[in-house]
Amino acid sequence: MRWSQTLIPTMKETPEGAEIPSHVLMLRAGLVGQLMAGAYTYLPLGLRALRKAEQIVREEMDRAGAVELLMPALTPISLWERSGRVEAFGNVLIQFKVRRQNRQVHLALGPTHEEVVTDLVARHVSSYRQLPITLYQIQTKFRNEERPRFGVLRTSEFLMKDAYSFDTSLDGLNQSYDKMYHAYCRIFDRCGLTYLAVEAESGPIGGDASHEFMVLADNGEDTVVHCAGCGYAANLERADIGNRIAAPPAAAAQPLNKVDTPQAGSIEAVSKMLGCQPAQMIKTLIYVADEQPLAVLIRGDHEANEGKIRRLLGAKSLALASPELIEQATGAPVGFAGPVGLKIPIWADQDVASLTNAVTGANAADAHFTGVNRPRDFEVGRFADLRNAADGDPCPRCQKSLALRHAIEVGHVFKLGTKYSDSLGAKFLDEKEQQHSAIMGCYGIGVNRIIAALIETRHDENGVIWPMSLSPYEVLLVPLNVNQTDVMETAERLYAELTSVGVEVLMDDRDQRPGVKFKDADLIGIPLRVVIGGRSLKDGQLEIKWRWKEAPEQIPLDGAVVKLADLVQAERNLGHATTEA
RNA sequence: CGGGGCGUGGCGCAGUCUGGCUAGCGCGUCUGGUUUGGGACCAGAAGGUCGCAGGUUCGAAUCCUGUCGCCCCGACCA
Repeated sequence: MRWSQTLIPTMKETPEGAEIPSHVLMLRAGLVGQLMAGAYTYLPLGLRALRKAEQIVREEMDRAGAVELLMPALTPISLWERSGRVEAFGNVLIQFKVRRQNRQVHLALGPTHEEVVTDLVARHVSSYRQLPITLYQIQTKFRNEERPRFGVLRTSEFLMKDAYSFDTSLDGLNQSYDKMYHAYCRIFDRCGLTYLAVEAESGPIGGDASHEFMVLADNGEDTVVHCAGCGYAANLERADIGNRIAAPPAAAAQPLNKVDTPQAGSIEAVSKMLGCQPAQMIKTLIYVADEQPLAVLIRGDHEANEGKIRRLLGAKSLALASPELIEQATGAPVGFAGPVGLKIPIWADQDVASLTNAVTGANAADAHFTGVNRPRDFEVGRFADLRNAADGDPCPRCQKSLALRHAIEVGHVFKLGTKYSDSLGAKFLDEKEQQHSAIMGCYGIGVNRIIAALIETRHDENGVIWPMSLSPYEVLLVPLNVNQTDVMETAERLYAELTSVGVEVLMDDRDQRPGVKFKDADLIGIPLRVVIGGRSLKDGQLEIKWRWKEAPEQIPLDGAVVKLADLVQAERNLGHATTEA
């Protein structure tokens, strides 16, 4: 492609509103253009990168034995009513009504396709002989995001590869899941991403039933917990914490003392007013679990993990109590609850066990206790791991130190079980003529996020640094002066010959000064830059430069096409060899 | 949905507090010329309902009311 004949609207300055590197660079490099919040046009350069990511995903899905199909984005609302997900999705599901021949038809744009694919399988699969099968598609999904943000990282319309496996047994599901897991590893390797496969919320199947593929990035929306020692990785909601040995009592118990803390209903306000550390304080959270009140004690600098609490209780529902209920249970407004004298059951995080002379609410408005000690002042029904992991906590496997890192979720694999096959009737007859629901798994990749995550982690102050596998073009030819006959003739010949041997070439044939061309070359980040300039041409040389290297090198013009094609080929194959994370 | 910020030629901004001539600047674009290895120079030109609507005023980009849009933080997120 010739630069002059396509649309690459590079920008010298950062558009107002773009903040994170991937967003800034995608706009400045002319990869995408914004139509509205959460909706972007993929410009020619951006689309080529997106298509490459898509193709890598397709190849690895096919290699893993999955079968591609394409389902409509337009779906009948009845399908979502059958699975009960109209309520579950709520405002995220984009619904609308249209008229067709005097009838009103209620439709929804698919935010994901478990329902559609399960309905499909219900219609066409009835025997164990047709199973197992994994179906996938690469298709646009629609979700009315409450708050689209971060450029293409969170948008209302995005390209998703979604795959669904149907098996006759749990064993089969595990095999299908493993195939997808390993295909994902290959995909992200080939895309040049550095990622972690982290344990995620497991849902109905339990156990090791869900992994998220996370790319570590400072601007990621998710938080993962990672142990450098043994490689343990989990998302924050899921991460276990190693046993903490209760510290010996540090000081002799002080007397219980009630102090005035007017208006100070938060950890921050109280610690400031009393001059104590949040780690000396006990947060008392009043929950309602399946209609029953429960007090949960958490050290002041920690965060409660409702998933852990709910699982441990075996409760169906768990929510923070309303202000009225809190006042009823504690006798004080929100912000002044404490365990001393509390009548409802009390559970505590294990870190609370080692606190002495703690500070807690006094169950009275505008008052706290200092010198709170267990068991003198209160008793705990049960100690357990009830909080989110924090930086420096011990690893649950090796007891070394855990680190919290921000990450971008690029893929998710999940063992579903029979939730959808039950509600949508995807059943099969086994060899003993018994009917069962198919056992499902689902596997998603955000294709746009591959691009954004890649740029987020591979850029410098001058622009994008594409890996060969995803770069919109493989070689950028830069004739420095398009008005110089020998330069242009050489460029045209290289362009034609490289293209004919299958190298994807972009030629910057604009009548611009060299500085402009070099700046744009760095910005759009094509891996191999080939400069044709009057100087080196006189010596029969070309200048080549890798985007990720500092210095250019000279190669002879003679045989340059073969040499360049070899260099490109070698880079293309990086990542293919890696099969394990 | 709560909190904060911002809307002025294609892009980035000044001007708004304290109302006052034809609304400025840089970049980009177009024409002509000189240039050609890291965002050139000279001369000329085009391009703006100051987000939109209503109000106050002799007079509004500027003040008031409403409204739309975009960005950030939080809540939410199969």
